[in-house]
Parts: sequence; C-alpha cells; structure tokens
Amino acid sequence: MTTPVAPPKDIPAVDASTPVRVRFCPSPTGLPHVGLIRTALFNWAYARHTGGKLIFRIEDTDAARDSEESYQMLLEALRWLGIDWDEGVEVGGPHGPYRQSQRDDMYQDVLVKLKEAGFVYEAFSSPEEVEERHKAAGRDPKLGYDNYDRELTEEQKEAFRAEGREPVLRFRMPEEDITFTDLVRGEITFGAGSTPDFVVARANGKPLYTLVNPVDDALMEITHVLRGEDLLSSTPRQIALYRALHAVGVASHMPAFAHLPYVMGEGSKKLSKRDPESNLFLHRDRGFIREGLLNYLALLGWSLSADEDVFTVEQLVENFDVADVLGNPARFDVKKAEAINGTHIRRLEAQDFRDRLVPYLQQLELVGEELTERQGALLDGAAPLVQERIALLAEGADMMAFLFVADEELEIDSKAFSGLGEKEVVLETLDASTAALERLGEAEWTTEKIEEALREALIEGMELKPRKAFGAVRSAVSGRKVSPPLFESMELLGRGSSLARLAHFRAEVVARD
RNA sequence: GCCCCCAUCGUCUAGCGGCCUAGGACACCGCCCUUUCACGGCGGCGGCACGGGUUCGAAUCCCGUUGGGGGUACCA
Repeated sequence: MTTPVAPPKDIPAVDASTPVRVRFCPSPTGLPHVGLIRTALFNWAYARHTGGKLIFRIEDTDAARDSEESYQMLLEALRWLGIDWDEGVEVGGPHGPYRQSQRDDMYQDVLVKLKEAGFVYEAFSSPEEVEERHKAAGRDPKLGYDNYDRELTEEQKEAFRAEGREPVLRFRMPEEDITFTDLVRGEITFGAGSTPDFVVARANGKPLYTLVNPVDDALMEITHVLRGEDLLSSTPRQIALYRALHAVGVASHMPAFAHLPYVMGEGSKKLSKRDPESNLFLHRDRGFIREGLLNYLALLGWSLSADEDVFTVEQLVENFDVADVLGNPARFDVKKAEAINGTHIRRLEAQDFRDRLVPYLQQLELVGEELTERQGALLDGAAPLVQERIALLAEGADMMAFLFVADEELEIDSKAFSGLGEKEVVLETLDASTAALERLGEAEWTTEKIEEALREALIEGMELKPRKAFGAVRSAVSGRKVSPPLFESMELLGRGSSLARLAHFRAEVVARD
C-alpha cells in the first residue's frame, strides 16, 4: 500500500457544451413515491430539453429492503407517465448491467484500486467503541466516526483480526474545505473536518451506496446529478470520492450537482411513505390522468411562467431548465393537483376521454372486460356530459354509474329524498312528470321533447321552481341529488327505464316518513 | 451538539435594485350564467418572518436573529 494521500482537486468539470447524461437511480423499496417520481420527471425533462440521455439504474444494494415487486412498480409508474429512458434496465446500453446487485465485480475492482492508492483503509472500530472514545475524551458521543483507524499499523490490524474482527473499508476524507456549485442553490461549502471518514464497504465485503452511487455515475459518465435534497449533505463525500476515482482512472470528470427540494405533506414534514398521498398509484386510481399529474408534479419547485399553471408535457420539455428550479420545499396540495387535472381532463379529445373512463367503470364493476353495444352507446352519450364537471376520472365513472345499473338495482341515496319540498308536492310532481312523459312515444323520447314536456307540466302547470321540480325527477332517475344534465340522461336511459324509475321512486317516497 | 439547506398571500409560485400602491394559480367568499353539480365570467379576502446594514432607491444584495427542514448508519 502506498502512502495515504489526498486525491488531487483538479479534475475536469462539465460545462454548457458537455452532452447531458442524467440518471434516475431509485432503490426499489416500497411504493413509488410522488417525490421520487418528481425527481425522475425533472431528470427526464432536463435530458429531453437538452437533447441528452436519461439513464435508469436500480440501486439494489440493500438486499434486506429491496424487492422485485417494488422494482416492477417503478417500471409501471414511469411507463404510465410516459417517462422513458435511453439506457438502463429493460432497455440495456453500453454501461450495463444497470442493477447494482449485478455489478459487484466492478465494485470490487474499484475497491482494490482505491485501497492500493491509499484512499480507503481498513477500520476495525465498532460504533460502540467510537462512542466510548468520544465519551472518554469528553466529546459529544454523537459526533460520528473519529478516524481512529486511519493510521493503524500492520501489527495492530493483525491483532484485531486475531480477535476475529472483520474490517469495514473507510474512505479517507481530505482535510480541506469542499466547495461546489449546486445548480439550484449556488455555491455551497462544507468545512474541513465536518465530514468524517465514511464506510464504503461492509465487513462482509459488500459495497455500500456511498461507493456504488458515485462509482456508477462515473462509469456511466453521468454529467449532471439531479437528486433529492436529502442527499445534499452527502455531496462532500461524493466529491472527495470522485476525486479519488479520477486519480485511479475510474472517473473522467466531476459531474455537476443539483439538489431538488423536498415534496412536503401536511404541516412542515416531508411527505412520508406512510402518507397515502405519497403513493403515485393512489392518484392514478382516483382518476388522475398522466397529463394532469405530470403537470402538477412539475409545478413542485418549477414554473413555466408568471401566469400559466397549466401546460403540456411538450411545453415542459421545451422550457425546463434545472437552473430554474427553486430551492424551497413544496407542499403537495391535493386540491390544486385535482384542479389542474380537471383542466387537463377538459382538454382531452372526446373519444380519448371516453376511452379513459372505461377502466374506472370496470373498477366499479359497472361494465365487464368488454363493453356491450348498449354500454358503449351509454358511455358515448354520457362521457361528454361529465367531462366538463369532474376533476378525476373516478368521479366521472361514479357520476354516470346510474346509467349502467338495472332499474331495480338502482340505489337511491338517502340525501336524494331531502330538499325536495312537501311530500304531497313531491308526489304530485312525480305524477305530473309521469303523465307528461307517458304522452311521449318512443320516437319522441329526445332531450328536447323531454325538457319541453317536463317544463310544461311542472314549471308552467304546477308553477314550481325548476330546482324543486326537476330535483324530484333527478332523484328518481339517478338516485342522487347531483347528476349529469337530467334531460340528456333520461334520453340515454330510455323511456321504459325512466318511467320505471319514476314509479319506483314514487313508491319509495310514499313508504318514507 | 455540530454541519448543511430553506424563508413572497392558507398553499404553489412570478419577482433576479427602480416596471411592485408585489402579479398569477389553487382554496375560500360574493355575484352572474343555470334543470342539480360542475364549467365559464366578474369581483373580493389575503403575503415580502424580524432586525441591522449597502444604495438616491431593496421583496430583490450583505450580515445577524428567529423559524422550518435535512444530515450526522456496516440505509439509500
């Protein structure tokens, strides 16, 4: 082993002319988190904006926490949103494999090089021993590693081994300030000594994130590291290690760093995996469309302009620059996300919107795998009626549900009975409606004729307020106080069903007290 | 404790020294439209954390305070 040295600081950096290579490198632990996906989105947007490449790598070096299921969900999440990658898992590329669990040989090679150059050393101290030494010296026991094993002699190491100890490998931090320019936060300096020597490989030889993340970034020639703010304080370690990697010929240049702000939940705490709204799939299941969620996620830390909150993914790609990302944490506001989503829903082509509703109708078991001709026709007619009035696709399916159930299976919401006025008047209204509608033949069963008949019977005939008059009919036909436009709904439902529901509802009213 | 980050309406933000008596969006409250609910339109409420500087001039620059967050693992 050579004499320990600090690696040289002058390693090539990236500049504006360097072709961009960014990466998304999650650990497959648990459900896809919206904060994580936002990070993927910004990396993707930056790659696409600059004409660069996005590399998708999996950091599965923690066998105890990683799962295949989680990996599959990550793929599903990115595919759903349309975030594609140029190199990485599933698609391959010149720097594979892209799962760290399959790259151990490379890490061992690098470890040997670093050891030979004296950049890493064997450390035998247990965490308890480090703490004890701090206490004995009157220091704060929570100070972290004390660099005790830095200058161990071969004899001392042998003695430890004789005790049956296996050493971890620690990286020797240079004793100097480390400064870098964060693309979103500007110049940041960590003082010399503020970062203790850190472990790069476990006693069992398995490398840790602290090693493999920079090593893979170097090997995959990453130029811009856009990652979560939680990794900001590990950057000095990353930079010091990068310099060492350059010294041993593994890294060609130092990447630029950008630390993206947190996505917060309620109050002032980071949106945790425990919070339901952190789960990307929950939003999808509630009926967010990719356009809406992508738009909202991009708004967390970035903005298109002073007065536009709604934009397309094309606009995002055209305008996104990581330098414009804000450093302050952003709260995930479900209400605003829904509002943005609603706008995108309204922008959908009618046919597209209709088609996207199908899975939600299936989820409610209103339709089967294949739509029947009748169901298709109902959906065609109802989709335009709900498109203007919902923020989530699931709401749309729910709103048109009454069209897809048999008359005798229609559930009547208890609230549908309230606010209709005096019971006698309600019955009279229903009777007048039925009488007027019965005079309409099948051929006349159109929105216009239905409206005409009901207006004549109820508004003119009974001199009722429209709200009360149509409210009773609405409750009868849809079982709800709120529904798509009534006359259109009745046309879709058909004469027989409409009259049957009127009769059924009348009986229910009579039976109620 | 130590290190680092952050600080404009309730929330997300525009603002990068004079265009700001601070603009937009969501939410909220009115009104209009209206067969319900929405959509749409109009209006309203509401903010530069505090204290020092620098400057002719500060939301914008600097320092401090306070507050919030993260890190300080043989997790990532």
